[in-house]
Amino acid sequence: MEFEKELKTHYLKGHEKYLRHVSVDNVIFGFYQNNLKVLLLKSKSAGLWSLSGGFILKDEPIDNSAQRILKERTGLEKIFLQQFHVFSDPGRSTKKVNQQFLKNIGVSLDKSWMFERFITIGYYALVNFTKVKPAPDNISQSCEWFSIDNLPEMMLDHRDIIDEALKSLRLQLYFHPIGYNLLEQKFTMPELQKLYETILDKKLDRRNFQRKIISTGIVKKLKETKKGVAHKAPFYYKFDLPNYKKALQAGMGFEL
Amino acid sequence: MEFEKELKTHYLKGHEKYLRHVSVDNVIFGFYQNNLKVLLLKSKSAGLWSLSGGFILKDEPIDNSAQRILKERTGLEKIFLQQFHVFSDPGRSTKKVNQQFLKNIGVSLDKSWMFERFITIGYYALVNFTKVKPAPDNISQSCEWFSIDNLPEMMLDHRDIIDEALKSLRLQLYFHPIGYNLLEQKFTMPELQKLYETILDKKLDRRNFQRKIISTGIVKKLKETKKGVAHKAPFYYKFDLPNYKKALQAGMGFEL
DNA sequence: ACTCATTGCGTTATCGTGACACAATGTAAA
DNA sequence: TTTACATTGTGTCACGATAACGCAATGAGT
Repeated sequence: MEFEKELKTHYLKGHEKYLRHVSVDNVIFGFYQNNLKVLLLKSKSAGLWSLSGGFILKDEPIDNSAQRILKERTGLEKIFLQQFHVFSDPGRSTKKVNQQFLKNIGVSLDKSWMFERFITIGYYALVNFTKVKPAPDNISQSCEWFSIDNLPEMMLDHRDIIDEALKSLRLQLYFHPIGYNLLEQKFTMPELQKLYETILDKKLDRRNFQRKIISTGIVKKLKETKKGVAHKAPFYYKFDLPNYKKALQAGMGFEL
Repeated sequence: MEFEKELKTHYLKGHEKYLRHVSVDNVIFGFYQNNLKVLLLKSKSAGLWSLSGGFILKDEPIDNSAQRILKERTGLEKIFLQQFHVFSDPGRSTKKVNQQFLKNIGVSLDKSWMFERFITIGYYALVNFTKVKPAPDNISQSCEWFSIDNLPEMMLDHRDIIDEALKSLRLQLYFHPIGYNLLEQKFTMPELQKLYETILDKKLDRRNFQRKIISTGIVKKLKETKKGVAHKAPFYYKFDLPNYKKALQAGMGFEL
């Protein structure tokens, strides 16, 4: 079987291609139907879910590794990707886990760089849910979105990594604009507000929210209104990219 | 010579003890005479200065590695130490740099784990300047404090690492109290203000600063005033540890 | 006794924020 | 066609935080 051969090569020869002991894990956030989602993979052998992760090529900056892995799973490029924490607990990946995995697949090995300790560098990404084409990697049977408040059982410490990512994202929110990658080009103010409310997990006042967002100058109001909605039609907005990027750099002294 | 033998062992056998490809670098901040200082080491061979760094034992969490290294250089334990960024540029450490170093020392080697690529995890520490006993490691001839605005020429990308650490520290300042490790137990309000001004690199209004700090509840005013100063004697304060720690956890919605 | 830099304590104007009112709009039910 | 109703657009107002600044008190040096 093709897959088993590939896997065996990875276990036996991977260290010639990748850096030992170090991996990257991406927490990929999307926003759909007023829910914050995370893209997860289901392992072919164990029934558990995991983050989209991978290894670092011997001559590759880690930011590129994260981008490369993100592209493989989602097809997306040039996405905002933020390094947020290194997870290094010596018990986080064990020889036992790997050997159980191999046993389930039907491969037997004694020695491998994959049995050694790994530390992993956590990144989070903010992507447009509708533009993602989820693609499982070769050790996974499926690749799906999960709502942040309804996560399945996960491998290793991946649940902790998601929790940390969310914490960092919330902190980021106070200083930097958000939404450019998460929403469509044109969006309504209620949609933007729902995004903030979902991430922060609290209600915000409609009118005050609008006033503050507009005062930052990161959005431009369009003449067009959203069609086909019940009740009053909200105006569309789009991001003012120059101001948005300025706010990314400088921060935007904000309080929601 | 004892030192050369030790070094050779490190280059030849170090990978049996430490994780390959990964190191830790500490940016150690202190505060003295109204100056923000960084503790640096001078290499025995090259005349260049570097951060206090080291490697990760095979079974050691990286936070512990950073603490261990900090203790070796300063004698201090249980210090606030914050992981802030991973530096991974493939060109940041090169075989050439290592071989030049060995050549200057008078050791010749062809193969070593030290010639491989390293990524480094940056930590910053806030320590009490007067309590530090700077101790060079065995590849360094000296260990000294430098003012942040008067740094010497540095090895590799260590200058970038300091710059990033300072950025993170400034960000931290908006959410968390600071000073407990940096100042003496008893301190005056002007001293605390100078600390903030130095880190943020901007002037603050004396009276407004005092009001805000007191309103957070992290300090307690003492009856005692500072003696032997020209002009009016300022009161001493000390940190209210329960409130201080609470503010460390919860943040303290702050604006200076 | 006088000078003067520095500190403690206080005042005022302004702005950002939270809380809320009301009219406008467009779909769906009557 | 009319009415009901949820939702949006715009505006107001009170409150608290903040910035800017005044003034008296202190204590070493002259």
